[in-house]
Amino acid sequence: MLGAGAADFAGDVRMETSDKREAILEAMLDLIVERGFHDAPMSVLAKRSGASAGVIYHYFPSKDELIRAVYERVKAVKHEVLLKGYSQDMKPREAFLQLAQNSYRFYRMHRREVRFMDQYVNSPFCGDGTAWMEDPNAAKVLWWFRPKKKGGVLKDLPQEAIDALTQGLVQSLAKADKGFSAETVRRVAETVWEAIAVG
Amino acid sequence: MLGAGAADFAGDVRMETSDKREAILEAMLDLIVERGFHDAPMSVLAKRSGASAGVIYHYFPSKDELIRAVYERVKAVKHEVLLKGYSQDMKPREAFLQLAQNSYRFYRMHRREVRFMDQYVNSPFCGDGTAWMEDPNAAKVLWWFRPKKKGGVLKDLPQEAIDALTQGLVQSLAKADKGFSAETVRRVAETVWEAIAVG
DNA sequence: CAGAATAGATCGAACGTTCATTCTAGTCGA
DNA sequence: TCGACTAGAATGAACGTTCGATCTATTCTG
Repeated sequence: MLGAGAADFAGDVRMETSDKREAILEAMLDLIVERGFHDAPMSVLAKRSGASAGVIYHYFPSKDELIRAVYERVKAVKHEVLLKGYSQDMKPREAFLQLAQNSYRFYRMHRREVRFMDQYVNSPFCGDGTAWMEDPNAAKVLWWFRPKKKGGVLKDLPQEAIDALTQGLVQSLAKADKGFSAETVRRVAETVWEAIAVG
Repeated sequence: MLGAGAADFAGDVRMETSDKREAILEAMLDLIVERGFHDAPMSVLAKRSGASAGVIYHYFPSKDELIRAVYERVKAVKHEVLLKGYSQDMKPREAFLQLAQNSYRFYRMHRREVRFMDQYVNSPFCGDGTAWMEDPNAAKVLWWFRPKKKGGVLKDLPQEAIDALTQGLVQSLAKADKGFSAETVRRVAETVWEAIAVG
């Protein structure tokens, strides 16, 4: 009958992400990266995405919501790259190095996404919640990177200082103009680890 | 006649920064920090600064130029704070610690300026030149913070890695939600120095 | 299977608003 | 009276959004 009869196509029909929707998100990401948050008009978006001005509002209730959707997409990519090759039973040192290298890879290979994020985070769109920690997976990863007296393996600096050292470091390293070899990245990460880990 | 006749006021006339001009710049900074680059209309700016819509264009040729002027102002403040108490004949370690603490102070005490900078740097206003190094003073300060084999005092990591470690670190430390005591900041800076300096 | 019906996707012109900028007329102190 | 200033109206461009029409594909009916 109906449900069973359409079995072949059922999967395709429920296709959450129509090609158009996808194209719109993609084009908006490009547009914002290229021309900035202001100066990313719907008219241009329409032209670039190959969608008409009207149909965009079929997929997204407003420009703001569209931008938020782009953000969610980018965030998903970021988290995926960051946690690649990580498992909960790694030793803290290895986890740290893995994370550092993943971070570096993300910043290097997803420049569009990074640039978008930088713009988004410093905008009134988000009320300053920088998307760290809000993800339960990320929280687990960071569990060990805390001062020893709180059960972690690091020197007894304030937790926030530890966070700044670990996160901010790789981040700014990756943002440098020049690219580094995987080996250099690893050496830098080791240097940092030596600086913050106990014994 | 004109120029000479106004002798009494000559100083004031040449006053680069009339009160009005100052008020406009100040209000624009506030406005952008509060409501973002987009959504900072001239009408609101006029109201806030106490200047009429028209006279703004007496001081600045366009909105873009006005924003650029705000940027120059902010940059000046930043450099002033950063170099406070620094002199060329300090030992590298002391210079580093001084710089770190100054950085921290700037990020903590000039939140508006920091927030504006973050927004400006990630916008098409500036073509990505992040305002470091372009200042000759800053260049001198950073002279010693280079790998040993290049005449500096730091470990033999790539120059760019060193830069990322030094600049990015204090920066992200200062951006943390919590405030730290001067002593903690110093301890963190020392930790970092231990990590990157030779011997 | 033919054909009517339905629902969703798509279009592009048009609307109403807001914005940066200009302009006019007037105020006030020197 | 002059020059710096004000309030605010006028302008034209650009913007986000809406709307009715059309087009497409699936489902229902017989």
